[in-house]
Amino acid sequence: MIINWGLMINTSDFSLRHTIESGQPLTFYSNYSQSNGIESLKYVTMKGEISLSVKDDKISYDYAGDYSENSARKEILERFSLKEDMGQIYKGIGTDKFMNKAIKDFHGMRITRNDPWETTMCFLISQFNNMKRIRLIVNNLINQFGETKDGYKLFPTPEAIAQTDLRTLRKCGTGFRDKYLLSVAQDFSSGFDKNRLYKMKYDDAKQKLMELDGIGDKVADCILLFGYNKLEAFPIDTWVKRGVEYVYFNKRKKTIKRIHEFVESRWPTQYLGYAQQYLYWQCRENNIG
DNA sequence: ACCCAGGCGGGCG
DNA sequence: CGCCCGCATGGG
Repeated sequence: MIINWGLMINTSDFSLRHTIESGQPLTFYSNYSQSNGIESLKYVTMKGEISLSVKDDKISYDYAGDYSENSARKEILERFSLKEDMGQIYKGIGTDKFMNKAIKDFHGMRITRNDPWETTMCFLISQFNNMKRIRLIVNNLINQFGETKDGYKLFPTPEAIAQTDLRTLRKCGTGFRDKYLLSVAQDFSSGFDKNRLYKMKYDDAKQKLMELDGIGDKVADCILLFGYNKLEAFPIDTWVKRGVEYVYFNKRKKTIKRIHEFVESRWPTQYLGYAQQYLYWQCRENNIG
């Protein structure tokens, strides 16, 4: 990877590793590596390709495709939510010993901002699945349906997925999710206006998403959090559910609805997504719940 | 071989 | 509403 050390962004409270590993869209389709204290990442967007390396509180970056120095810089600042004040967020979600340990263990983990369509595909695939296989399937789809540009593959468009058939999707390893991918791709390529949801309130946008086939409570919250940056979304998967029951309800079983009510009363609405991400990753990494 | 994985839709009481 | 079931498939 060629890194232009002339282009530099100063940052703080940012861990590329924790951000990339913690089950966000970039977990599934980016290239992360590290060697002697320098972390590197390469990822493809709809405009081109971004490379960055992080050492201490400095990010160096390079770009290809339709980027300039400035637009690439903006992309990175935006993608990794680098303008968020983590101190403020930690103050809001660090309400107890469990959360404070998660904040300490994964300090600098950010919520990334991703394209809604790409986020939707990733989390449709995520259901009843594991990280490694989600990554496998997403990359199969990119290789099968992604347009080639300047030597790298773009994420498939809604049209590219909508025009294929269940059998071809199934060959990418999608399993029973093939019908969801096809149906939602057809929606996104005609009728469903993905940009409208940016302006909608959280509840309304969630309801809109859940009208689509294969999108339920959890997947909708993931799309809203990682795709629309609606930080009031709190996705509840098996880890989060068991984790909350274990930590806050003395291991007693609760319904998803009850857990939503609980977390909404415990953490600031505008930081629920961050609370979830730290709780989720702490439970996953330490096998809690 | 067996078990599990960032859930969802459908059917039932 | 809550509960239960089946579901494709690669990796441990």
